[in-house]
Amino acid sequence: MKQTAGRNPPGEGLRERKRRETAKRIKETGIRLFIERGYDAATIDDIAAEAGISRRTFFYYYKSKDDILMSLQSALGDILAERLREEPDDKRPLDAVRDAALRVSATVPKDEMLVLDRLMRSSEAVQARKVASYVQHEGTLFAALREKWPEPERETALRLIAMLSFGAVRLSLDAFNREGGKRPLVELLRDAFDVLEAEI
Amino acid sequence: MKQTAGRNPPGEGLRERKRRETAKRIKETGIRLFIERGYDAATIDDIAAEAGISRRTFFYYYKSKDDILMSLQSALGDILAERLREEPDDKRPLDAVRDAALRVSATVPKDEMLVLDRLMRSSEAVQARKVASYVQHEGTLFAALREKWPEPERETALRLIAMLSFGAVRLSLDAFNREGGKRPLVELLRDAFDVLEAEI
DNA sequence: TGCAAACTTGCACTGAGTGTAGTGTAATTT
DNA sequence: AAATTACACTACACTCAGTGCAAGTTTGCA
Repeated sequence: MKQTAGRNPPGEGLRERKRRETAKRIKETGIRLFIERGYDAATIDDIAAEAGISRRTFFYYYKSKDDILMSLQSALGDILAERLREEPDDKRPLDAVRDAALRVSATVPKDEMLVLDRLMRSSEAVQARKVASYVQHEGTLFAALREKWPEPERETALRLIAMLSFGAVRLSLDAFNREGGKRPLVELLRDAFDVLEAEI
Repeated sequence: MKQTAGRNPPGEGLRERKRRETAKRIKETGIRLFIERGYDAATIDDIAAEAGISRRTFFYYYKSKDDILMSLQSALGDILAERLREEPDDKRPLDAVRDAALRVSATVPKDEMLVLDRLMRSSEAVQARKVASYVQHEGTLFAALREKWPEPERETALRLIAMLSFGAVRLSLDAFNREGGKRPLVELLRDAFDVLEAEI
């Protein structure tokens, strides 16, 4: 009972812990340098050096430079889907998504969002990846909706609702960043969904 | 009358003509090689050599490798906006977009579309750019809609309609490519807009 | 202890994209 | 027609992202 249990009190191996620490350190170093010097000017050599690893090891953890930024972005769809699963089944799908989105938006750190958005705009390729990830999130959201309302005859409707509601999220995020966080995201989201209701 | 008039019967200088010819030759060579060898395997050196220009000149005409593919994609939004301008003002905006989209889709060469779609899927970065260009087209469409219905109080509604209808276009294109062009694009589009009407 | 898998690194290489400076030719000016 | 300017094109040299490979080191486990 000493071989494994004695070495990982927290839960899983020291290896796993170090791995996560290294990944996190690389990510944070990368973002810091992106902010300090700009996305293009911060080279992978710089990041690796400051994170205390070799250039080659960078690619062991992240498959590309923009992967660092995408690792932040990619969480969004999953989190929204997760919150959606917690919503009661008797709501209308669109309302469920709205409420889930509102709960997510309340926990997003404002300044971080603005900084990251500005960062992503500095590189065309990154910006493209970000927008593309929205569409992927739409797919994730659709899958979560289907899970909740699996009736086959609702499929097209759900696909549409995913598109619509993620569109509302997208428009809200864009508006939020465009006006530099002047109005809170929660408010913008509520407005967007209200317009959705009113217009359709 | 021989110095200038005698040299440009078509209208504008020989320089302009050669320029367009070269740009076209590079583009066509690029696409051919992408198809023959795959996007990644076809290097810019290859394309430049086969197009009879230097590597450096490639970048004089296109700012990146994927710019060749994007130059095809980017037309879509503009064409749709153009057709939309030809629609009568007394239609409902959504109907106007639908009819414009139907007219565009009737003129799109099927095989070319399928080939290009397959190509774009072979590179993540290109695929991301393609999806991002959809969002840009949505913006172009919105601008065209505003031009036609400039009443300020309709703005949010039009933004929504642009999102919705371009979403329908996007879903149709995806379905078309997914099923390998089995059903004609016009039909898929009509269905998508019908669903839109029925569900909202 | 010893072995296998996971982690880490250096080295060498390909390919995209940029800066620069220079050449030839079309277009303009005088 | 000659001189000037602007554009198309090129070679060369460079930076940087990303990959393949062949090591080495560390950790987990029997």
